[in-house]
Amino acid sequence: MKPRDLAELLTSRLQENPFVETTQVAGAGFINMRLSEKFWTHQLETILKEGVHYGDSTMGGGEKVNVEFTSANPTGPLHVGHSRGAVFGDALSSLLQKAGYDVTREYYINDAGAQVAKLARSAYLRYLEALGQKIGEIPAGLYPGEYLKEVGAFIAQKDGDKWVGVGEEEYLPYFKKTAADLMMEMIKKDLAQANIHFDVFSSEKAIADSGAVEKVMDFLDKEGLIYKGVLEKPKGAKAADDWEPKEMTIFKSTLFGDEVDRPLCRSDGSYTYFTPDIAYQLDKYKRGFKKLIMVLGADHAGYVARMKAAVKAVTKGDAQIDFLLCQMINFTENGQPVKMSKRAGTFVTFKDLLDEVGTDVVRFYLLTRKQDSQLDFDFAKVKEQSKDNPVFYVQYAHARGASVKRLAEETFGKKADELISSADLSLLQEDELAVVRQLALWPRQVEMAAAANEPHRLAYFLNDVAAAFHGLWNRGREDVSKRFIEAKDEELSKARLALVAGVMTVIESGLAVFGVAPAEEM
RNA sequence: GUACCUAUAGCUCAGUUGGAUAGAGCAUUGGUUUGCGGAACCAAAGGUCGGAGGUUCGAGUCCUCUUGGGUACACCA
Repeated sequence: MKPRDLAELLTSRLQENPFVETTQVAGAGFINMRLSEKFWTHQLETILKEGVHYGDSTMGGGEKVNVEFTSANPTGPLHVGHSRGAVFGDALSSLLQKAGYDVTREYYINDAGAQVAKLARSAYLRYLEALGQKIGEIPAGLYPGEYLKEVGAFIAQKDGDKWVGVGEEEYLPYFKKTAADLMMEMIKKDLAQANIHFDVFSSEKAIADSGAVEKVMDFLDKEGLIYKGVLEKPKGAKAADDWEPKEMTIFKSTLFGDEVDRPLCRSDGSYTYFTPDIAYQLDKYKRGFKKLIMVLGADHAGYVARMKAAVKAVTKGDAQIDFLLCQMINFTENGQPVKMSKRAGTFVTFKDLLDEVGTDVVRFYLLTRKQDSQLDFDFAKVKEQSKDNPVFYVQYAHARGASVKRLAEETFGKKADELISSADLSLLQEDELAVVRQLALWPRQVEMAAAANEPHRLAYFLNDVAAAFHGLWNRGREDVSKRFIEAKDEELSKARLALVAGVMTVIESGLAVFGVAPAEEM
Protein backbone atom coordinates (compact mmCIF):
# COMPACT_ATOMS: atom_id res chain seq x y z
CA MET A 1 0.00 0.00 0.00
CA LYS A 2 1.26 3.48 -0.81
CA PRO A 3 2.03 5.69 2.17
CA ARG A 4 -0.53 8.19 0.96
CA ASP A 5 -3.31 5.62 0.78
CA LEU A 6 -2.45 4.40 4.24
CA ALA A 7 -2.60 7.97 5.45
CA GLU A 8 -6.06 8.38 3.96
CA LEU A 9 -7.20 5.29 5.78
CA LEU A 10 -5.78 6.48 9.08
CA THR A 11 -7.28 9.93 8.86
CA SER A 12 -10.78 8.55 8.56
CA ARG A 13 -10.27 6.68 11.81
CA LEU A 14 -8.62 9.61 13.52
CA GLN A 15 -11.67 11.73 12.79
CA GLU A 16 -13.63 9.54 15.18
CA ASN A 17 -11.54 10.74 18.15
CA PRO A 18 -13.32 13.63 19.88
CA PHE A 19 -10.02 15.40 20.59
CA VAL A 20 -9.13 15.47 16.88
CA GLU A 21 -10.50 18.57 15.24
CA THR A 22 -9.19 18.38 11.69
CA THR A 23 -6.96 16.05 9.74
CA GLN A 24 -5.26 16.46 6.42
CA VAL A 25 -3.01 14.30 4.29
CA ALA A 26 0.03 16.08 2.90
CA GLY A 27 3.13 15.35 0.89
CA ALA A 28 4.26 11.77 0.60
CA GLY A 29 1.81 10.62 3.23
CA PHE A 30 2.16 12.88 6.21
CA ILE A 31 -0.85 13.37 8.38
CA ASN A 32 -1.45 16.78 9.76
CA MET A 33 -3.98 16.88 12.51
CA ARG A 34 -5.25 19.56 14.75
CA LEU A 35 -6.18 18.66 18.27
CA SER A 36 -8.92 20.55 20.03
CA GLU A 37 -8.29 23.20 22.64
CA LYS A 38 -9.98 20.93 25.09
CA PHE A 39 -7.24 18.35 24.57
CA TRP A 40 -4.55 20.85 25.49
CA THR A 41 -6.30 22.27 28.52
CA HIS A 42 -6.75 18.69 29.64
CA GLN A 43 -2.97 18.24 29.33
CA LEU A 44 -2.42 21.23 31.54
CA GLU A 45 -4.80 19.78 34.13
CA THR A 46 -2.77 16.59 34.08
CA ILE A 47 0.47 18.50 34.61
CA LEU A 48 -0.95 20.37 37.57
CA LYS A 49 -2.43 17.25 39.08
CA GLU A 50 0.74 15.17 38.81
CA GLY A 51 3.20 17.85 39.88
CA VAL A 52 6.87 16.84 39.81
CA HIS A 53 5.76 13.31 38.96
CA TYR A 54 4.53 14.57 35.62
CA GLY A 55 6.55 12.74 32.99
CA ASP A 56 7.09 9.65 35.12
CA SER A 57 7.02 6.66 32.83
CA THR A 58 6.37 2.95 33.14
CA MET A 59 8.78 2.27 30.32
CA GLY A 60 11.26 0.50 32.55
CA GLY A 61 8.61 -1.81 33.96
CA GLY A 62 10.34 -1.84 37.35
CA GLU A 63 13.35 -3.68 35.96
CA LYS A 64 16.39 -3.66 38.23
CA VAL A 65 19.26 -1.62 36.88
CA ASN A 66 22.64 -1.21 38.47
CA VAL A 67 24.43 2.02 37.65
CA GLU A 68 28.03 2.05 38.77
CA PHE A 69 29.84 5.35 38.61
CA THR A 70 32.65 7.38 40.18
CA SER A 71 34.31 4.37 41.88
CA ALA A 72 37.43 6.47 42.40
CA ASN A 73 40.26 4.76 44.26
CA PRO A 74 40.11 5.56 47.98
CA THR A 75 43.53 7.14 47.89
CA GLY A 76 42.64 10.82 48.04
CA PRO A 77 39.93 13.37 47.47
CA LEU A 78 37.94 13.38 44.27
CA HIS A 79 39.50 15.67 41.71
CA VAL A 80 37.81 17.61 38.92
CA GLY A 81 38.41 14.76 36.53
CA HIS A 82 35.87 12.77 38.51
CA SER A 83 33.22 15.45 38.36
CA ARG A 84 31.69 14.60 35.03
CA GLY A 85 31.27 10.91 35.70
CA ALA A 86 29.85 11.60 39.13
CA VAL A 87 27.27 14.11 37.96
CA PHE A 88 26.42 12.20 34.82
CA GLY A 89 26.03 8.89 36.64
CA ASP A 90 23.77 10.43 39.23
CA ALA A 91 21.56 12.24 36.71
CA LEU A 92 21.35 9.16 34.51
CA SER A 93 20.21 7.19 37.53
CA SER A 94 17.50 9.73 38.31
CA LEU A 95 16.43 9.73 34.70
CA LEU A 96 16.13 5.95 34.60
CA GLN A 97 14.16 6.04 37.83
CA LYS A 98 11.77 8.54 36.34
CA ALA A 99 11.44 6.28 33.33
CA GLY A 100 10.29 3.44 35.55
CA TYR A 101 13.44 1.45 36.31
CA ASP A 102 14.38 0.21 39.74
CA VAL A 103 17.79 1.84 39.94
CA THR A 104 20.65 1.12 42.33
CA ARG A 105 23.51 3.60 42.45
CA GLU A 106 26.67 1.73 43.20
CA TYR A 107 30.26 2.64 44.04
CA TYR A 108 33.04 0.08 43.83
CA ILE A 109 35.82 0.65 46.30
CA ASN A 110 39.17 -0.57 45.00
CA ASP A 111 40.53 -1.30 48.45
CA ALA A 112 42.55 -4.39 47.65
CA GLY A 113 45.04 -3.46 44.95
CA ALA A 114 48.49 -1.96 44.80
CA GLN A 115 47.17 1.59 45.04
CA VAL A 116 45.82 1.05 48.54
CA ALA A 117 49.13 -0.46 49.61
CA LYS A 118 50.81 2.73 48.42
CA LEU A 119 48.25 4.72 50.33
CA ALA A 120 48.98 2.73 53.48
CA ARG A 121 52.73 3.26 53.16
CA SER A 122 52.21 6.95 52.60
CA ALA A 123 49.93 7.17 55.62
CA TYR A 124 52.47 5.29 57.68
CA LEU A 125 55.08 7.93 56.92
CA ARG A 126 52.63 10.63 57.95
CA TYR A 127 51.98 8.67 61.10
CA LEU A 128 55.67 8.69 61.96
CA GLU A 129 55.75 12.38 61.13
CA ALA A 130 52.85 13.02 63.49
CA LEU A 131 54.85 11.36 66.23
CA GLY A 132 57.68 13.80 65.66
CA GLN A 133 59.97 11.82 63.38
CA LYS A 134 61.63 13.51 60.44
CA ILE A 135 60.47 11.78 57.28
CA GLY A 136 61.90 14.11 54.67
CA GLU A 137 60.33 14.16 51.25
CA ILE A 138 57.67 11.58 50.46
CA PRO A 139 59.36 9.11 48.09
CA ALA A 140 58.30 8.97 44.47
CA GLY A 141 55.55 6.48 43.85
CA LEU A 142 53.81 7.23 47.12
CA TYR A 143 51.09 9.81 47.73
CA PRO A 144 52.50 13.13 48.86
CA GLY A 145 49.12 14.78 49.50
CA GLU A 146 48.71 16.93 52.59
CA TYR A 147 45.39 15.26 53.33
CA LEU A 148 47.27 12.19 54.54
CA LYS A 149 48.70 14.17 57.44
CA GLU A 150 45.28 14.00 59.04
CA VAL A 151 45.25 10.25 58.64
CA GLY A 152 48.70 9.98 60.25
CA ALA A 153 47.67 12.28 63.07
CA PHE A 154 44.45 10.36 63.60
CA ILE A 155 46.26 7.05 64.05
CA ALA A 156 48.98 8.63 66.16
CA GLN A 157 46.39 10.04 68.50
CA LYS A 158 44.43 6.82 68.68
CA ASP A 159 47.23 4.26 68.95
CA GLY A 160 50.24 6.24 70.09
CA ASP A 161 53.53 4.63 69.13
CA LYS A 162 52.05 1.16 68.82
CA TRP A 163 53.10 0.87 65.15
CA VAL A 164 56.55 2.35 65.41
CA GLY A 165 59.35 -0.02 64.45
CA VAL A 166 57.05 -2.86 63.39
CA GLY A 167 57.44 -4.53 60.03
CA GLU A 168 55.38 -3.65 57.02
CA GLU A 169 53.55 -6.97 57.02
CA GLU A 170 52.30 -6.09 60.49
CA TYR A 171 51.17 -2.50 60.02
CA LEU A 172 50.06 -2.65 56.40
CA PRO A 173 46.61 -4.30 56.75
CA TYR A 174 45.63 -1.92 59.52
CA PHE A 175 46.87 1.18 57.73
CA LYS A 176 45.22 0.08 54.52
CA LYS A 177 41.86 -0.25 56.13
CA THR A 178 42.06 2.84 58.31
CA ALA A 179 43.36 5.10 55.55
CA ALA A 180 40.92 3.79 52.96
CA ASP A 181 38.01 4.21 55.36
CA LEU A 182 38.99 7.80 56.08
CA MET A 183 39.43 8.52 52.39
CA MET A 184 35.98 7.12 51.67
CA GLU A 185 34.50 9.33 54.35
CA MET A 186 36.05 12.32 52.67
CA ILE A 187 34.86 11.21 49.26
CA LYS A 188 31.32 10.67 50.53
CA LYS A 189 31.31 14.13 52.01
CA ASP A 190 32.36 15.67 48.70
CA LEU A 191 29.73 13.66 46.87
CA ALA A 192 27.08 14.80 49.35
CA GLN A 193 28.03 18.38 48.62
CA ALA A 194 27.37 17.64 44.96
CA ASN A 195 24.00 16.18 45.95
CA ILE A 196 25.10 12.67 45.06
CA HIS A 197 24.19 9.71 47.24
CA PHE A 198 24.92 6.06 46.61
CA ASP A 199 22.74 3.11 47.57
CA VAL A 200 25.52 0.55 47.71
CA PHE A 201 29.26 0.67 48.31
CA SER A 202 30.93 -2.57 47.28
CA SER A 203 34.37 -3.47 48.52
CA GLU A 204 36.88 -5.19 46.30
CA LYS A 205 38.55 -6.62 49.36
CA ALA A 206 35.31 -8.10 50.71
CA ILE A 207 34.62 -9.78 47.40
CA ALA A 208 38.17 -11.09 47.18
CA ASP A 209 38.04 -12.39 50.78
CA SER A 210 34.84 -14.26 50.03
CA GLY A 211 36.66 -16.46 47.56
CA ALA A 212 34.60 -15.21 44.65
CA VAL A 213 37.65 -14.64 42.48
CA GLU A 214 38.73 -18.27 42.77
CA LYS A 215 35.20 -19.35 41.95
CA VAL A 216 35.29 -17.30 38.78
CA MET A 217 38.60 -18.92 37.83
CA ASP A 218 37.17 -22.38 38.45
CA PHE A 219 34.09 -21.61 36.43
CA LEU A 220 36.03 -20.27 33.46
CA ASP A 221 38.38 -23.23 33.67
CA LYS A 222 35.50 -25.72 33.61
CA GLU A 223 34.00 -23.96 30.63
CA GLY A 224 37.31 -24.33 28.85
CA LEU A 225 37.83 -20.60 28.53
CA ILE A 226 41.27 -20.43 30.09
CA TYR A 227 44.69 -21.40 28.85
CA LYS A 228 48.30 -20.85 29.75
CA GLY A 229 50.17 -19.09 27.04
CA VAL A 230 52.13 -16.16 25.78
CA LEU A 231 50.42 -13.09 24.35
CA GLU A 232 51.65 -11.44 21.21
CA LYS A 233 53.67 -8.31 21.46
CA PRO A 234 51.27 -5.35 21.39
CA LYS A 235 51.44 -3.08 18.38
CA GLY A 236 51.04 0.19 20.23
CA ALA A 237 53.55 2.97 19.77
CA LYS A 238 54.56 3.17 23.41
CA ALA A 239 54.58 -0.57 24.16
CA ALA A 240 57.48 -2.38 22.46
CA ASP A 241 60.60 -1.62 24.55
CA ASP A 242 60.38 -3.65 27.72
CA TRP A 243 58.20 -6.37 26.30
CA GLU A 244 59.33 -9.95 26.59
CA PRO A 245 57.41 -13.17 26.06
CA LYS A 246 56.08 -14.52 29.35
CA GLU A 247 53.66 -17.25 30.15
CA MET A 248 50.44 -16.12 31.78
CA THR A 249 46.98 -17.46 32.47
CA ILE A 250 44.76 -16.10 29.78
CA PHE A 251 41.01 -15.76 29.20
CA LYS A 252 39.69 -16.52 25.72
CA SER A 253 37.88 -13.21 25.41
CA THR A 254 38.14 -13.31 21.62
CA LEU A 255 35.39 -15.95 21.69
CA PHE A 256 33.08 -13.20 22.97
CA GLY A 257 33.99 -10.44 20.58
CA ASP A 258 37.21 -9.02 22.05
CA GLU A 259 40.15 -8.44 19.69
CA VAL A 260 42.77 -10.22 21.75
CA ASP A 261 42.69 -12.64 24.66
CA ARG A 262 43.29 -11.07 28.07
CA PRO A 263 45.47 -12.17 30.96
CA LEU A 264 43.82 -13.19 34.23
CA CYS A 265 47.05 -13.93 36.07
CA ARG A 266 50.43 -12.34 35.67
CA SER A 267 53.56 -14.26 34.93
CA ASP A 268 54.22 -14.44 38.68
CA GLY A 269 50.81 -16.05 39.21
CA SER A 270 49.03 -13.16 40.93
CA TYR A 271 45.71 -11.90 39.58
CA THR A 272 45.56 -8.96 37.23
CA TYR A 273 43.05 -6.23 38.11
CA PHE A 274 40.75 -7.80 35.53
CA THR A 275 40.00 -10.99 37.44
CA PRO A 276 38.52 -9.53 40.65
CA ASP A 277 36.53 -7.15 38.45
CA ILE A 278 34.90 -10.11 36.75
CA ALA A 279 34.02 -11.52 40.15
CA TYR A 280 32.52 -8.17 41.05
CA GLN A 281 30.31 -7.99 37.95
CA LEU A 282 29.19 -11.52 38.63
CA ASP A 283 28.39 -10.47 42.19
CA LYS A 284 26.04 -7.80 40.83
CA TYR A 285 24.37 -10.38 38.62
CA LYS A 286 23.87 -12.70 41.58
CA ARG A 287 22.22 -9.85 43.43
CA GLY A 288 19.56 -9.84 40.71
CA PHE A 289 20.82 -7.28 38.21
CA LYS A 290 20.61 -8.26 34.58
CA LYS A 291 21.03 -4.74 33.35
CA LEU A 292 24.36 -3.25 34.32
CA ILE A 293 25.56 0.20 33.41
CA MET A 294 29.06 1.42 34.03
CA VAL A 295 30.04 5.04 33.74
CA LEU A 296 33.76 5.38 33.14
CA GLY A 297 36.30 7.91 31.99
CA ALA A 298 37.27 7.71 28.33
CA ASP A 299 40.76 6.61 29.37
CA HIS A 300 39.21 3.26 30.30
CA ALA A 301 38.09 2.62 26.74
CA GLY A 302 40.45 -0.30 26.40
CA TYR A 303 38.65 -2.04 29.24
CA VAL A 304 35.22 -2.20 27.63
CA ALA A 305 35.53 -5.07 25.18
CA ARG A 306 37.17 -7.46 27.65
CA MET A 307 34.64 -6.76 30.39
CA LYS A 308 31.73 -7.22 28.02
CA ALA A 309 33.26 -10.50 26.96
CA ALA A 310 33.76 -11.60 30.55
CA VAL A 311 30.20 -10.73 31.61
CA LYS A 312 28.86 -12.62 28.64
CA ALA A 313 30.95 -15.62 29.63
CA VAL A 314 30.21 -15.76 33.35
CA THR A 315 26.46 -15.06 33.03
CA LYS A 316 26.14 -17.17 29.89
CA GLY A 317 24.78 -14.15 28.07
CA ASP A 318 21.98 -13.51 30.55
CA ALA A 319 23.23 -10.13 31.79
CA GLN A 320 23.79 -7.08 29.68
CA ILE A 321 26.50 -4.59 30.55
CA ASP A 322 26.70 -1.18 28.93
CA PHE A 323 29.62 1.17 29.20
CA LEU A 324 29.12 4.90 29.02
CA LEU A 325 32.40 6.69 28.61
CA CYS A 326 32.77 10.28 29.70
CA GLN A 327 35.19 12.35 27.69
CA MET A 328 37.64 14.65 29.39
CA ILE A 329 36.69 18.11 30.48
CA ASN A 330 38.99 20.78 29.21
CA PHE A 331 39.34 23.12 32.19
CA THR A 332 40.46 26.65 31.49
CA GLU A 333 40.59 29.97 33.30
CA ASN A 334 40.21 32.95 30.98
CA GLY A 335 41.22 30.77 28.08
CA GLN A 336 44.40 29.53 29.79
CA PRO A 337 44.49 25.80 30.49
CA VAL A 338 44.35 24.91 34.18
CA LYS A 339 47.19 22.49 34.70
CA MET A 340 46.63 19.66 37.09
CA SER A 341 49.50 18.11 38.87
CA LYS A 342 49.46 16.40 42.26
CA ARG A 343 53.16 17.10 42.62
CA ALA A 344 53.07 20.75 41.75
CA GLY A 345 50.12 21.37 44.03
CA THR A 346 47.95 22.80 41.26
CA PHE A 347 45.64 19.91 41.77
CA VAL A 348 42.01 21.04 41.70
CA THR A 349 39.59 18.92 43.68
CA PHE A 350 35.96 18.28 43.00
CA LYS A 351 35.21 20.13 46.22
CA ASP A 352 37.18 23.17 45.02
CA LEU A 353 35.05 23.18 41.91
CA LEU A 354 31.81 22.97 43.89
CA ASP A 355 32.91 25.66 46.34
CA GLU A 356 33.97 28.01 43.64
CA VAL A 357 31.22 27.60 41.09
CA GLY A 358 28.30 26.21 43.08
CA THR A 359 26.72 22.79 43.01
CA ASP A 360 23.71 23.67 40.86
CA VAL A 361 25.75 25.44 38.22
CA VAL A 362 28.33 22.67 38.04
CA ARG A 363 25.68 19.98 37.77
CA PHE A 364 23.60 21.70 35.13
CA TYR A 365 26.55 22.83 33.08
CA LEU A 366 28.13 19.39 32.94
CA LEU A 367 24.78 17.95 31.89
CA THR A 368 24.32 20.22 28.89
CA ARG A 369 26.62 18.12 26.74
CA LYS A 370 26.52 14.55 25.64
CA GLN A 371 28.81 12.64 27.97
CA ASP A 372 30.98 11.24 25.19
CA SER A 373 31.78 14.57 23.62
CA GLN A 374 34.55 16.75 24.89
CA LEU A 375 33.56 19.65 27.08
CA ASP A 376 35.17 23.00 27.66
CA PHE A 377 34.82 24.43 31.11
CA ASP A 378 36.13 27.93 31.69
CA PHE A 379 35.98 28.91 35.34
CA ALA A 380 35.87 32.62 34.63
CA LYS A 381 33.11 32.28 32.06
CA VAL A 382 30.91 29.98 34.06
CA LYS A 383 31.23 32.07 37.21
CA GLU A 384 31.13 35.63 35.97
CA GLN A 385 29.13 35.73 32.78
CA SER A 386 26.07 34.01 34.03
CA LYS A 387 24.41 34.60 30.69
CA ASP A 388 26.68 31.95 29.23
CA ASN A 389 25.28 29.46 31.62
CA PRO A 390 21.97 27.86 30.67
CA VAL A 391 21.08 27.08 34.26
CA PHE A 392 20.45 30.76 34.93
CA TYR A 393 18.12 31.01 32.00
CA VAL A 394 16.00 28.12 33.22
CA GLN A 395 16.18 29.22 36.83
CA TYR A 396 15.17 32.73 35.84
CA ALA A 397 12.03 31.42 34.17
CA HIS A 398 11.12 29.57 37.33
CA ALA A 399 11.86 32.58 39.53
CA ARG A 400 9.70 34.76 37.31
CA GLY A 401 6.90 32.24 37.64
CA ALA A 402 7.27 32.27 41.40
CA SER A 403 7.05 36.03 41.34
CA VAL A 404 3.80 35.85 39.37
CA LYS A 405 2.38 33.52 41.99
CA ARG A 406 3.31 35.94 44.76
CA LEU A 407 1.73 38.82 42.89
CA ALA A 408 -1.47 36.84 42.32
CA GLU A 409 -1.79 35.98 46.00
CA GLU A 410 -1.26 39.60 46.89
CA THR A 411 -3.68 40.91 44.27
CA PHE A 412 -6.58 38.60 45.00
CA GLY A 413 -5.86 37.84 48.63
CA LYS A 414 -6.09 34.08 48.08
CA LYS A 415 -3.64 31.22 48.02
CA ALA A 416 -2.21 30.38 44.61
CA ASP A 417 -3.39 26.78 44.85
CA GLU A 418 -6.91 27.95 45.48
CA LEU A 419 -6.82 30.32 42.51
CA ILE A 420 -5.44 27.64 40.24
CA SER A 421 -7.84 24.89 41.24
CA SER A 422 -10.84 27.06 40.43
CA ALA A 423 -9.45 28.29 37.12
CA ASP A 424 -11.42 27.98 33.88
CA LEU A 425 -8.74 26.85 31.45
CA SER A 426 -10.92 27.44 28.39
CA LEU A 427 -10.06 31.12 28.78
CA LEU A 428 -6.50 30.45 27.64
CA GLN A 429 -5.65 31.88 24.25
CA GLU A 430 -3.74 30.52 21.31
CA ASP A 431 -0.26 31.78 22.23
CA GLU A 432 -0.75 30.40 25.73
CA LEU A 433 -1.89 27.03 24.47
CA ALA A 434 1.26 26.96 22.36
CA VAL A 435 3.23 26.87 25.58
CA VAL A 436 1.03 24.05 26.88
CA ARG A 437 1.80 22.10 23.72
CA GLN A 438 5.47 22.54 24.51
CA LEU A 439 4.98 21.36 28.09
CA ALA A 440 3.04 18.31 26.96
CA LEU A 441 6.14 17.00 25.19
CA TRP A 442 7.81 16.39 28.54
CA PRO A 443 6.81 12.74 29.10
CA ARG A 444 8.05 11.82 25.64
CA GLN A 445 11.32 13.68 26.26
CA VAL A 446 11.87 11.66 29.42
CA GLU A 447 11.32 8.36 27.64
CA MET A 448 13.53 9.24 24.71
CA ALA A 449 16.33 10.53 26.91
CA ALA A 450 16.13 7.42 29.09
CA ALA A 451 16.10 5.05 26.11
CA ALA A 452 19.26 6.71 24.81
CA ASN A 453 20.92 7.13 28.23
CA GLU A 454 21.21 10.81 27.41
CA PRO A 455 20.13 13.15 30.20
CA HIS A 456 21.56 16.12 28.33
CA ARG A 457 18.52 16.15 26.07
CA LEU A 458 16.46 17.32 29.00
CA ALA A 459 18.67 20.36 29.39
CA TYR A 460 17.81 21.44 25.89
CA PHE A 461 14.16 20.78 26.44
CA LEU A 462 14.12 22.82 29.65
CA ASN A 463 15.83 25.59 27.78
CA ASP A 464 13.05 25.53 25.18
CA VAL A 465 10.38 25.60 27.87
CA ALA A 466 12.07 28.56 29.52
CA ALA A 467 12.33 30.34 26.17
CA ALA A 468 8.63 29.82 25.48
CA PHE A 469 7.80 31.24 28.88
CA HIS A 470 10.13 34.24 28.58
CA GLY A 471 8.57 34.98 25.21
CA LEU A 472 5.09 34.93 26.66
CA TRP A 473 6.22 37.13 29.52
CA ASN A 474 7.57 39.78 27.23
CA ARG A 475 4.30 40.09 25.37
CA GLY A 476 2.99 41.62 28.53
CA ARG A 477 5.57 44.37 28.26
CA GLU A 478 4.19 45.61 24.99
CA ASP A 479 0.55 44.79 25.55
CA VAL A 480 -0.71 45.18 29.09
CA SER A 481 -3.71 42.97 28.40
CA LYS A 482 -1.34 40.07 27.91
CA ARG A 483 0.01 40.14 31.43
CA PHE A 484 -0.53 37.11 33.55
CA ILE A 485 -2.17 38.98 36.39
CA GLU A 486 -4.81 41.62 35.88
CA ALA A 487 -6.52 42.91 38.99
CA LYS A 488 -9.72 43.66 37.06
CA ASP A 489 -10.10 40.21 35.60
CA GLU A 490 -9.72 37.54 38.21
CA GLU A 491 -11.04 34.73 36.01
CA LEU A 492 -8.54 35.33 33.22
CA SER A 493 -5.74 35.82 35.74
CA LYS A 494 -6.57 32.49 37.31
CA ALA A 495 -6.35 30.64 34.00
CA ARG A 496 -3.04 32.27 33.20
CA LEU A 497 -1.74 31.55 36.66
CA ALA A 498 -2.53 27.89 36.03
CA LEU A 499 -0.41 28.04 32.90
CA VAL A 500 2.45 29.64 34.83
CA ALA A 501 2.15 26.91 37.44
CA GLY A 502 2.31 24.32 34.65
CA VAL A 503 5.53 25.81 33.34
CA MET A 504 7.01 25.83 36.82
CA THR A 505 5.96 22.23 37.38
CA VAL A 506 7.69 20.97 34.26
CA ILE A 507 10.84 22.92 35.11
CA GLU A 508 10.78 21.48 38.62
CA SER A 509 10.27 18.00 37.27
CA GLY A 510 13.23 18.42 34.93
CA LEU A 511 15.55 20.02 37.45
CA ALA A 512 14.74 17.21 39.86
CA VAL A 513 16.27 14.75 37.39
CA PHE A 514 19.35 16.96 37.25
CA GLY A 515 19.52 17.22 41.02
CA VAL A 516 19.25 20.99 40.82
CA ALA A 517 16.99 23.03 43.08
CA PRO A 518 14.55 25.39 41.32
CA ALA A 519 14.95 29.04 42.30
CA GLU A 520 12.11 31.01 43.88
CA GLU A 521 14.08 34.24 43.64
CA MET A 522 17.36 35.21 42.08
C1' G B 1 49.51 -0.70 12.93
C1' U B 2 44.36 -1.90 15.40
C1' A B 3 39.81 -0.56 17.88
C1' C B 4 36.39 3.00 19.83
C1' C B 5 34.61 8.23 19.89
C1' U B 6 34.11 12.56 16.88
C1' A B 7 33.43 16.22 12.42
C1' U B 8 26.60 20.36 11.62
C1' A B 9 26.50 28.59 11.14
C1' G B 10 32.55 32.82 12.67
C1' C B 11 32.77 30.13 17.97
C1' U B 12 30.42 26.35 21.49
C1' C B 13 26.90 22.76 20.55
C1' A B 14 21.50 20.40 19.81
C1' G B 15 19.05 17.62 16.15
C1' U B 16 13.14 12.44 18.01
C1' U B 17 14.83 3.84 16.77
C1' G B 18 15.52 7.72 8.57
C1' G B 19 10.45 12.09 7.32
C1' A B 20 8.26 17.89 5.16
C1' U B 21 11.88 24.34 4.53
C1' A B 22 18.60 21.39 9.48
C1' G B 23 17.87 24.43 15.07
C1' A B 24 19.70 27.09 19.77
C1' G B 25 23.35 30.00 22.71
C1' C B 26 27.54 33.28 22.12
C1' A B 27 29.55 36.84 18.71
C1' U B 28 27.70 40.61 14.63
C1' U B 29 23.70 44.19 12.98
C1' G B 30 18.96 46.64 14.05
C1' G B 31 14.88 47.18 17.42
C1' U B 32 11.70 46.59 22.48
C1' U B 33 10.94 50.08 29.23
C1' U B 34 5.18 55.66 31.95
C1' G B 35 3.30 49.04 34.36
C1' C B 36 3.84 41.17 36.25
C1' G B 37 11.72 40.88 37.72
C1' G B 38 15.58 43.70 30.92
C1' A B 39 19.80 37.66 34.01
C1' A B 40 14.42 39.01 29.31
C1' C B 41 12.16 39.63 24.36
C1' C B 42 11.62 40.61 18.77
C1' A B 43 14.14 40.66 14.11
C1' A B 44 18.20 40.43 10.40
C1' A B 45 22.42 37.94 8.73
C1' G B 46 25.08 33.53 8.87
C1' G B 47 24.97 26.15 6.19
C1' U B 48 27.51 22.11 -0.55
C1' C B 49 25.71 18.88 7.74
C1' G B 50 34.47 17.26 6.60
C1' G B 51 34.84 14.76 1.32
C1' A B 52 33.23 10.77 -2.29
C1' G B 53 30.13 6.80 -3.41
C1' G B 54 25.86 3.55 -1.94
C1' U B 55 20.92 1.79 0.27
C1' U B 56 15.86 4.21 0.29
C1' C B 57 9.86 7.01 -2.13
C1' G B 58 12.96 10.01 1.36
C1' A B 59 19.73 10.48 4.52
C1' G B 60 22.73 15.34 9.13
C1' U B 61 20.90 10.30 10.79
C1' C B 62 22.13 3.72 7.96
C1' C B 63 26.44 1.14 4.86
C1' U B 64 31.43 1.40 2.26
C1' C B 65 35.72 4.17 1.21
C1' U B 66 38.44 8.57 2.44
C1' U B 67 40.45 13.01 5.25
C1' G B 68 41.19 15.77 9.90
C1' G B 69 40.78 15.69 15.48
C1' G B 70 40.46 12.83 20.33
C1' U B 71 41.18 8.35 23.38
C1' A B 72 42.95 3.55 24.34
C1' C B 73 45.98 -0.68 23.11
C1' A B 74 50.36 -7.60 27.69
C1' C B 75 53.16 -8.07 32.85
C1' C B 76 49.17 -0.59 36.06
C1' A B 77 43.69 0.25 37.54
